[in-house]
Amino acid sequence: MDVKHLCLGVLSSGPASGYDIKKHFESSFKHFFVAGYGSIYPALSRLLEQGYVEVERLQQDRLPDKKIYCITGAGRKAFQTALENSVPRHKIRSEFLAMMHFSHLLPAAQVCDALDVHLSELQQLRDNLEQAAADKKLSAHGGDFSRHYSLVSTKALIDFVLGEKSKFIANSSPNIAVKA
Amino acid sequence: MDVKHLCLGVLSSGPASGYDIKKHFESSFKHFFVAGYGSIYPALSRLLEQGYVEVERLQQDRLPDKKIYCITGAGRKAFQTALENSVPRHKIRSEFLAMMHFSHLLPAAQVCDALDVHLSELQQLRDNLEQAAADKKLSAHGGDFSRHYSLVSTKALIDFVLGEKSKFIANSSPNIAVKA
DNA sequence: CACGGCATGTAATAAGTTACATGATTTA
DNA sequence: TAAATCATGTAACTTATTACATGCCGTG
Repeated sequence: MDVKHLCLGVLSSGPASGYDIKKHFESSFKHFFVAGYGSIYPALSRLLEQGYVEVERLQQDRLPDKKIYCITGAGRKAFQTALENSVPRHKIRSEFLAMMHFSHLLPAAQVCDALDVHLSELQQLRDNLEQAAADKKLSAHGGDFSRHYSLVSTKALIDFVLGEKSKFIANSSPNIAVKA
Repeated sequence: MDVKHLCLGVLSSGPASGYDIKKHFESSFKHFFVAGYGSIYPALSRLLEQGYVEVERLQQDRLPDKKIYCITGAGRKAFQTALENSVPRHKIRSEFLAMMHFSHLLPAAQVCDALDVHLSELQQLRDNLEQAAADKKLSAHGGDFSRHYSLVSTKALIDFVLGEKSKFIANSSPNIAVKA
């Protein structure tokens, strides 16, 4: 499962442009797979070469042409196969936790900042996931699972980080306590 | 924060061989950063070129020479700088969640399998983290944070997946219910 | 005697990130 | 008038993955 296959996945529920697909990544995949234009556009080109998608050029008034991609039969089949053969890996790469691991080498203020930054990221993710759950248009009930999965984890982590931050501030010098 | 810097991080608390460093990744970094020999050995070579580490060859009886790497002053400084300048990213790439997102295209049995596989991975991770917490030799109290962080999330996810699996089985055909 | 652990590495490939490059439209 | 959105893409770079290549030791 790479960007290419996820693009096929998006296209399996209807035609879309590269730009649309990017938006779909943002709204539905963000919590488990990140991709930018720099990986989506090349992916679509390769899918086109391989005959997994077809493209239709739409002229627009004053805006650049839109390229609408449409999945082919071969594309559907390839996606199905990829789905069936994919091993359900789940990887985390966290520079945040690396930083925390070596927090004894850092000034307390910086650790506190990192905690704050991470906390607000978690909170934003939680809000996005909750809103997505509310806008139920996305609920192909598989989408539900991945959203709830991330929500469960995110909520638990917010509580944890909040608690650790308090502890951390209590153990630090007063001038930092003031900052927070 | 990449493999190179994490190697420096390991070496900042004492000399080690590439093999040792790999073991350290397994035992302490696994839950937030994965690296194999294929990235660790080249990383050490580059660190050597850059003068951030020094190496001493140890001859061993009947075993291949051991190369003991030792961090230099410049290495410590570079690590410190990297630590101070690193942005606390936290990225998840999950083929498991991708699979679940498109679970409506898969046979129920395969979804159930993926759920089982993921669940046992989570349980294993939980056990490892709990054991690491028990063996307190690793507790440079920064290590504590990252372990607890992952533990909190993992425990919440185990509960969630357990619940979802039951629901999923209840909604599926009886022959699958038997399997599980 | 097979398997896991000890011990090092390279080479080919795949993959993704970042910055660059352009430019009109809409909204605050 | 500044910023966000729409819309496409390329090129250079960095990074990590995978498989390959070797070989001894200890344990069951």
